[in-house]
Amino acid sequence: MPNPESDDYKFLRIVDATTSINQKVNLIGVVTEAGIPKQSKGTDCCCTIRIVDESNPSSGISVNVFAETFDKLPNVESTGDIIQLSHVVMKLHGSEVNAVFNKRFSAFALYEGSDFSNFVPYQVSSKFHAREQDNKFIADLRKWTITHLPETESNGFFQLNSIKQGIRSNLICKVLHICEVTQGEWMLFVWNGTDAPPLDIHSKLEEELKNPLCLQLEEPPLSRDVLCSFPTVGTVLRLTADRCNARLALQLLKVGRWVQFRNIQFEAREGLWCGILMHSSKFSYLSDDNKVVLEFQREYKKRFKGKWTRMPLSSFPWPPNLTKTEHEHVPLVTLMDIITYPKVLYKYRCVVRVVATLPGEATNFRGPSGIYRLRLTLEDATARIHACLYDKDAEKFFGGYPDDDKMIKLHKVLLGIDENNGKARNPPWIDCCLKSYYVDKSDMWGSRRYGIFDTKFIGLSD
DNA sequence: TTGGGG
Repeated sequence: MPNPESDDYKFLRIVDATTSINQKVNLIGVVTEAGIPKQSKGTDCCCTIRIVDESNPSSGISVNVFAETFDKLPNVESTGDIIQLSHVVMKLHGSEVNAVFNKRFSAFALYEGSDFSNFVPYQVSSKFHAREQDNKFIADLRKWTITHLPETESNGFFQLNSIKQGIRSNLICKVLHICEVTQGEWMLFVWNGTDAPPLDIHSKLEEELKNPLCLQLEEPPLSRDVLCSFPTVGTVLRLTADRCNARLALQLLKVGRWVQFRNIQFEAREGLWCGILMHSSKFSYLSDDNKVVLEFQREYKKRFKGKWTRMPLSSFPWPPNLTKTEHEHVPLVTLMDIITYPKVLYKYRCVVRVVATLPGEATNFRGPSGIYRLRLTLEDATARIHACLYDKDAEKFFGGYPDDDKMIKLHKVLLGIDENNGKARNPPWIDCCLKSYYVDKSDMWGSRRYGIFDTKFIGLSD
């Protein structure tokens, strides 16, 4: 029986714990963030979580937890939840003090942060023993949390529009999907309703046949079923952990939850945005009624208010007048709308960029018989697709059969090729009509293709 | 033991 008078009963305030180096202490605190669970260099799994209390409400201390398996690590449901830690050892690391959870003698229990009537922990470690007296501390901490838990940092740039290459930043997003891309390496698909900005394209057009610009970063591509579960507006950002090590337990993240990531590196891969989880990246789950989460959802809903609101945010207010379609009354859709449209055969209008052509040389757009046959790689903020531009549709697009000089010029404008800017191109947004169709009646979805039609290029002044 | 960081 624990004796209420003994030291074993006491919880130390975090400030007091930081002066108890190398001592075993009991702590109770509010979880503000967690590191991604990892395999340790030894035989264990580990994760670091940060906790605060009334005595240290801003920085708090980090707790390093070790366990034999991932599911024995504390799996914090939401930022603001309460963790009770027994027999953790305070360790000095540089000038910082951490608490170390040792699986041989430490114990933890996790409680919901906001349900004031619930004193049953939702996760406990094997050595945890519940005590009647703990409830008072949990209740007090909950009361304190209402007024003192730091707000979600809304001043950081969480909008995808402001991400920059090579810069680390924070991101608030919803986890849509997680999949294993190569053995032990997981990819996260996240979204917050905003568009990532368009990137320069560096692929070599003359190598488009042998080494085509990819349509997505994951291999194999996601199934149609998974794609159909994604929102069709706003960028679905791919996040990987390949920079730190492939053993990160990314698959433990909860699909469907809003998360705040800290210290994510953003990079361009194949002209597509990729978020990279670093060793020092942290995350915390946000509740669905979190202020910032609700703000993202409000902003997202606004994107559907008008007829043209599915246009990429970065082409605002209107794409440059390079093309003209014969269906200007038709509302715009995104490429994800097209990919996930429930019918194989349909017609659409969208605003896209031409990021590659096959053939890569404008002088080869027509086959030996003189008929146009091109494949364009199109992208918007939501996806990339291949679209054909054949025969009569191409004749309409190019305004007949321009000579080589004119076609080369046209190609450069269409792909945003700037001779002065080395190999990179920055394709402009164009307005175009697309149709979806099939080439094999026995496998209509499997052989679904896209083609440009009823669109005319008018971007050359002469 | 491990980790905490780049």
